[in-house]
Amino acid sequence: MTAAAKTDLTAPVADLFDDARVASIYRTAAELIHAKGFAGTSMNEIAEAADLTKPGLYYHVKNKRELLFRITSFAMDLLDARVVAQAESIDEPAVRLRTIVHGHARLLLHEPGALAILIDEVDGLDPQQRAIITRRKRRYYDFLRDAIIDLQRAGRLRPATLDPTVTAFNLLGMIMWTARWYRVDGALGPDAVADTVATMAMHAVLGDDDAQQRTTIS
Amino acid sequence: MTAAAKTDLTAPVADLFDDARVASIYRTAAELIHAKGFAGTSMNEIAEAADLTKPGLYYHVKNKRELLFRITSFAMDLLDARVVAQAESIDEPAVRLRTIVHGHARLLLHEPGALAILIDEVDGLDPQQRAIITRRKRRYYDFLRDAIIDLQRAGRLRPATLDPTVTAFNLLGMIMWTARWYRVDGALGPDAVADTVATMAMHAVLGDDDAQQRTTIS
DNA sequence: CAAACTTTACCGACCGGTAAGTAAACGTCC
DNA sequence: GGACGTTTACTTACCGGTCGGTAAAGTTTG
Repeated sequence: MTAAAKTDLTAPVADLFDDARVASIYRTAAELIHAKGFAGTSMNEIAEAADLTKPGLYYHVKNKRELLFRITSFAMDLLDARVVAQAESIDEPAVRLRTIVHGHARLLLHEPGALAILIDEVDGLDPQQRAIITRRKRRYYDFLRDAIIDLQRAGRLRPATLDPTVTAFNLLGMIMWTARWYRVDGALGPDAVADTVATMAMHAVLGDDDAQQRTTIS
Repeated sequence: MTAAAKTDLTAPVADLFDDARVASIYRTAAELIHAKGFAGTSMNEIAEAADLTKPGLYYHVKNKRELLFRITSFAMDLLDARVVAQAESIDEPAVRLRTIVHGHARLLLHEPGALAILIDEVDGLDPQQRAIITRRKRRYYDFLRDAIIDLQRAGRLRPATLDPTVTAFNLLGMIMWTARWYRVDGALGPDAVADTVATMAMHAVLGDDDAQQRTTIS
């Protein structure tokens, strides 16, 4: 892949916003909300963490709902730009699946607050906002599930009777869960953990000859 | 308690409390908290869902923290009584691991609110309560990880280089995540989903000959 | 001058929690 | 069996505090 920037998780995300200050506020808010939950985080706390007073914060954001919506949308943008974009052109379904799982886990482990939030916190959005996010999440989920269905059609899904829907959720579970337990000061780095997740995912879904050979090309 | 009652997930949990009314309050509260988060659920809402006024609720529970602590402790009791008790006497590590994963998933899928809460919501407890819960969670986690370590010692852990700690977390992720996506009105029943989780877990961790043969005895 | 704040003061709603009173059931003593 | 306390399971009314959010006026920076 020539586009080295695509997989560069350390690239400043602030660039995606027109305004860097607003971006840093979002980031701060995202980390707080990730740590304490949306309902458990007050606008006052967010303001203080961003070195602002509450009215100062309200100069930048319209209200709490809007703040959550923007953060969540931003997280979905990241997922599309860094995971889907990288994987969608891959024809080989096993390689595609591994790229998705690995990329998603890697993104999650490198981006503490921001992405992890879209895990939960769909409540707290108003109905229209929630509908938008739900639609985007479903699109991503279908993208993941399609890779599994392609494997099944090719007769390579190892317990061939696995339900693709449940399988997709289970893989997502491994990925998402990392956001809860992983600590940066732990024994393993984020990339090592992402590798483990991807390896286990492929073994869970393919016969293990297949799992080792076909997917380590990348 | 007879041996049969141990695995009967449909047994009334209320019996475990001396008082049935309090048990139903806990259950109602657990479902609400599971759906909306601890911070996002007010004592007023809990009271109304239990057909009480707020002071009526406070007649039964000391305060919000205590309520969460009791629910969480109860969930840990269930896990110990129904999953650990069933698996700890099994010597064969693969069978033991499958029993743990399958039993935990099954319990989670049959008990909507109550058990799912201990996933999160360790904040909202005071330090001493949190220490107690954290200790119990760690004991359970070690129990799961030990099964993986035993497999590794026997040379049967399939990608032999898997880190047992990360592996344990990843299996837990699949299990816990079911509480987020599973709906009772879906296509598959709870036992079918639990089977899928257990099957994928075993394939993720064992060579697939091993995964199919050794663990279907049960 | 305008943008990006600040400080101060405030709003109504709801939060967790409590004080005080009450209606019904229960035990018990005569 | 009727009167009398006691206990159980609540209720209405209310507390101080914090929530999300705003108004208004002043201050700093490019």
